Amino acid sequence: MSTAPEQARTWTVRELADELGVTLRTLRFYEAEGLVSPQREGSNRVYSQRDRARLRLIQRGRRLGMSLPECREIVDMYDGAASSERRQLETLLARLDDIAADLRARQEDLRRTLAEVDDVAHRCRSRLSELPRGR
Amino acid sequence: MSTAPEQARTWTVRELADELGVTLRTLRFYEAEGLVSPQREGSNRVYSQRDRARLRLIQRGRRLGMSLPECREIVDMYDGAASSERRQLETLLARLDDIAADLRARQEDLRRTLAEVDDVAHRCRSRLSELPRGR
DNA sequence: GTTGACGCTTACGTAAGCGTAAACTACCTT
DNA sequence: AAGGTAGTTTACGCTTACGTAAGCGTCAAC
Repeated sequence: MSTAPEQARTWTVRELADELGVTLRTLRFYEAEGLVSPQREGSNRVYSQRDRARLRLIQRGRRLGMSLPECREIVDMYDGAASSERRQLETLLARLDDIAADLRARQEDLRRTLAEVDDVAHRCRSRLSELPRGR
Repeated sequence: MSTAPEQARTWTVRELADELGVTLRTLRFYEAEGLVSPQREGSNRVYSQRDRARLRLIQRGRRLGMSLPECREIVDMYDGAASSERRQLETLLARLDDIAADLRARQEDLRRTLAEVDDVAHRCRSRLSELPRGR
């Protein structure tokens, strides 16, 4: 069921840029860097749902401090996982393990940083409670 | 007890650079940017335990994708929390809340990313188990 | 007395990730 | 036909976080 045409939704550069909160320059730059490959309608870019999904993943990667090449590697993996070549799947799995390990290390860093920030805040409050009058 | 001289340990640029796995250039650059302020012995830099601790915090910040100004703000807070000015403590507390919120958002991003990476890995293994023979 | 090892400063070079014109096309609208 | 809106490409500019010399001082070793 549902191999129907379905006329999937598409976006123009501007629509997608507005929705994602980035500039046109950014989307075009990402394309030049091979992070997305929107279709063309004449010379105009037409973004698909898949393009949009990739861009959201890229944005999350960027928020996590990843470089564009790193982001590309990660989003490309979603496609690579559908491969039917044993060798390719195996190398992909190895990379995935590396990446997962890296992410877990980051989680630790984050956990500690957050704990310390909370701790500093706590010490702040202590100091404040020891300063009863307006000075 | 222990207000003794104690001759606290110090480091040269090279020692600290080697230990932290960065170049001399990096340490000097951080100083120029006001992230650390090592003592001088003549013209030579002498890093204290406090400098070293700050640098480790900065490194962690960098691993989390923070800019140098952001890193500086965070390490400076450890000092600021000892202030005795009510106004200063209050603004600091506000900033700390913002930062903590940001860190928690990052934790969410990370959690999701990790979940997805694990999921892709899982799909990889499924595909592999469906390819019995060497192709 | 010169050769290292270590330190310093000044300064230009570079890669990443866009910002910001400039100059042009295509399609409506007035 | 003139203007407005939306798209395009090419290209130079800018910031961040260092890399990479170049040129100089200092002290111990040979």
